[in-house]
Amino acid sequence: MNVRYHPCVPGTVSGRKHEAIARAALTLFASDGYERTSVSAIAEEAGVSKRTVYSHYGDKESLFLCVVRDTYDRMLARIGEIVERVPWEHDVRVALIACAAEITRSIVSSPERATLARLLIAEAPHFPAVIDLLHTREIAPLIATPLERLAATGRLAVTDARQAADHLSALTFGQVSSRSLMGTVPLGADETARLIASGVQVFLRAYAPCAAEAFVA
Amino acid sequence: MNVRYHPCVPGTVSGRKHEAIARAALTLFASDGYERTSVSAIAEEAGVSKRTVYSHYGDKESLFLCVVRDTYDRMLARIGEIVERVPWEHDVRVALIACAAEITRSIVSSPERATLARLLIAEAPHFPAVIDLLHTREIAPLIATPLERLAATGRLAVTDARQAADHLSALTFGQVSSRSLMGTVPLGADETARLIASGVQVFLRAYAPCAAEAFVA
DNA sequence: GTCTATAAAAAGATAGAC
DNA sequence: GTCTATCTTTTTATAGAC
Repeated sequence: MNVRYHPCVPGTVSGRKHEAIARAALTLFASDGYERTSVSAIAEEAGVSKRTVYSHYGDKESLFLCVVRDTYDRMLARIGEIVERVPWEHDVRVALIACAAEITRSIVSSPERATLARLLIAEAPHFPAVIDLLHTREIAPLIATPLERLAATGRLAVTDARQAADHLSALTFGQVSSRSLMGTVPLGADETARLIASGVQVFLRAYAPCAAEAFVA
Repeated sequence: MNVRYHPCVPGTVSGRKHEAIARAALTLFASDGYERTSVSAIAEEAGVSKRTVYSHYGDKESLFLCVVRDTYDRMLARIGEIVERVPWEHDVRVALIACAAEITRSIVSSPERATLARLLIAEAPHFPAVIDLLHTREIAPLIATPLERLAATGRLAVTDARQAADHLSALTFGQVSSRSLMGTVPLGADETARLIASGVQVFLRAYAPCAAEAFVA
């Protein structure tokens, strides 16, 4: 089921087609869903024959899992980079807003990733491998790490960093996801910023060591 | 597209079949998704012929929208009842936890509603009518009403009730939805309770008029 | 490796008898 | 109103030439 029939060797003709198929598949899966996307359409979009798709990926299910896993891993890596680059030593509020806003923007800006989450949720019940993917590679721990450091230096009153990360996620991406119906209805940049700022505000009121600081408008 | 071919008259044979078809359709749509569910399967599950399904609902799309709308409206009505019955005059924390827990339980307990949200999200991009449905009949305002009353009596420091409702939703249902992958992976009752309690805790730390009160364990 | 052509199954929707 | 039987289209997947 999950055998990669042709390894992707970049530079070769075969390698280019391998990638073209993956790109086409991601685009179509994301916009139409798994069942609505036919292998013929993927082949056409990629500029190859249907037979070539099967040669490279075995069957439709393997192609889907392969594409989804790769995209998800790239997204996690991107989030990791963003978290690293946030200026945590500056103002906590500014850092949290920057972190949440950048992650949200990086997801929304890329049409592939924008609908990836929705696609994963939609198809998870039918692909146990997707459930594994989502459970073994979570986003929250990536955010828990800097929160833990902020707690260690006394800048946040956090005891359970993982739980605090869940709360921050819910208040920022959670709000944006919910309002945009998981990316179905695009939100304006200003509304996105407002939602994130209000979520961080609540988070700080709950977790700031000095209550007075949190009430600065 | 959205013509109801045979009005549902309860009691008659036709009425019973009408409902049986709707029940079967909801069950199958919820567990398999729209595309994976065939009209033949719905007819079999309902104990009628395929032709009868088309006589009653016109086509598959109309059947889907009809069933989804009815279920969603029932869910909203149920949430309205729950909000009404919460003892808001008692302890605020207890009331908020009871409200969030009851709503969550009422959704999880019913297999139909458990996957309804997931189904709506999954199919929304392909059915504009579903987007309308979700945008015109929101859940947050139902929760904003009691929060507004609590603010009026000085028991919560809420200025924007709608926004506070969004925050409370994100911190309670939002956390549960996220953790369970929108209901794909069932959560234990204890973990659900823990998530909700922690969410309400954060909400109260941010919105309780007396900060000291919020820090009671 | 990549193509054209095709097999085999299943889908949504309808015709027409009763 | 409800059924059986059928039409038409589309799907995944494969056979076989080059």
